[in-house]
Amino acid sequence: MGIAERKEREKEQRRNNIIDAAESVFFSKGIENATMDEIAEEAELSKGTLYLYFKSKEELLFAIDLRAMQILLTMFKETISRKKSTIENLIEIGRAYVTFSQKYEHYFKTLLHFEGSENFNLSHDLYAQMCQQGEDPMSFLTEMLRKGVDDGTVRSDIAPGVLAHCLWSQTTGILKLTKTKDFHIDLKAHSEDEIINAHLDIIYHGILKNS
Amino acid sequence: MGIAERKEREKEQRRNNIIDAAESVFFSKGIENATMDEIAEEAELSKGTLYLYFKSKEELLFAIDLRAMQILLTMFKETISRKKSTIENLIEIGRAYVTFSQKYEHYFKTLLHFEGSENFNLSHDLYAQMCQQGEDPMSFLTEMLRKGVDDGTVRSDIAPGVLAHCLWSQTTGILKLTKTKDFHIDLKAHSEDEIINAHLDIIYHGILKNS
DNA sequence: ATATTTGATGACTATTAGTCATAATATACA
DNA sequence: TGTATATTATGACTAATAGTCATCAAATAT
Repeated sequence: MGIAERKEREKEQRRNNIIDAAESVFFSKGIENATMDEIAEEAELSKGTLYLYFKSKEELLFAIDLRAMQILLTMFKETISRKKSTIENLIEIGRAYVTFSQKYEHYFKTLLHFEGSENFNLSHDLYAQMCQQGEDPMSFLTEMLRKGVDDGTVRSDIAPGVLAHCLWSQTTGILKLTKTKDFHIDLKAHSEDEIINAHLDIIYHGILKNS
Repeated sequence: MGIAERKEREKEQRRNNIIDAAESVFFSKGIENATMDEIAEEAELSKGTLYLYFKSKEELLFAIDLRAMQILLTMFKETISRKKSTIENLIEIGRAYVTFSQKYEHYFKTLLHFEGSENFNLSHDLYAQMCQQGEDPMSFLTEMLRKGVDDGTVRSDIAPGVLAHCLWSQTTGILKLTKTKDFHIDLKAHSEDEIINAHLDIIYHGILKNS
């Protein structure tokens, strides 16, 4: 039955159009100030239709979050190289995350919106699926750390999954607070780059084998 | 003129009563779900009156944030001891932050609400004052790091202010994501304590002089 | 050609932050 | 003490917006 498939395709396309419109509005007006009415107008659809495709504003935002994670994972994959040592690759992954937060500032903000938020949990089918298949940034990082433990460059007294969680949270924390670094007076004299390099160096020494 | 002073006192007291009521509502219903009407009812005042004392819901929340910072700073001060080395004291400060996030879970959440949020900036008089006097947790941490640099236990290639910002952001990141650690499958097998200890150990090695 | 299913609409409801004209109370002053 | 002034409190009202649902339109099946 070709009609069912075509309809499926059209549905998927409409869904993506809505996400595109949402991105455009969320990213230009800011997540808080964007309204469903504006998104509907941008998508050239009525508001009711948005709710046929997404349960809520939050769900719609989460669709953007998934796009963000896809992009980040791709960047992680592209940044590593067999010519480099595992530990070098790990630092490169860290740098890729930094680059992502700068190049895709809005996607990064969307990630932040969910990380650690009360709304965030594994109940999202698509996210759970992503993680189960190991096709998410955290799993990728965990694998690289495991490799480092195996080849003896990364400390082995902390489980790779825990290490990954630490590095991820620490780096996210830095990127988040550095974006609004005005929050403390003592930092006025230091550049974002200086702070980020300091951070990467701290965790580099923190995860090394014989440190 | 004693009347003016009494009025000043009464005003201050009413202000504090409102903050108390707000705390009670924010903490029981959650920050998002708390309404100004409920807070007014809890304070036994009309909603309009709240707005005589606070410009907005955010301002009211920020008053709670200041209380949180006071408590945290006090905990920092109480935890350090002249019997311990600087580096030991630094770890104790880290642990105090962890304890704070557990013992005063709601105050911690309030801190998180502001850190890195777009609404947060130095324009808040009270906060700016706090920082200028060095009477805030970050300044305290910075001082301890400076001491560590001076006595040669802490690495000197990163400015104490930057180091403090890193440790603060990293630890906040960990505490935040660990609160919702369900967010990744690989972590199911590990306890919060294990993750936090791993983090503290990583940054310990990261800030040591000759590592 | 008609019936049925699927998809789209936008007026409507409910919720809630913030306002403002009015009222109550306290203070100053004669 | 009694009246004028200043301060403080009130709650009905507005505006904004997320989400709903009865109704309509279009595509598909028969």
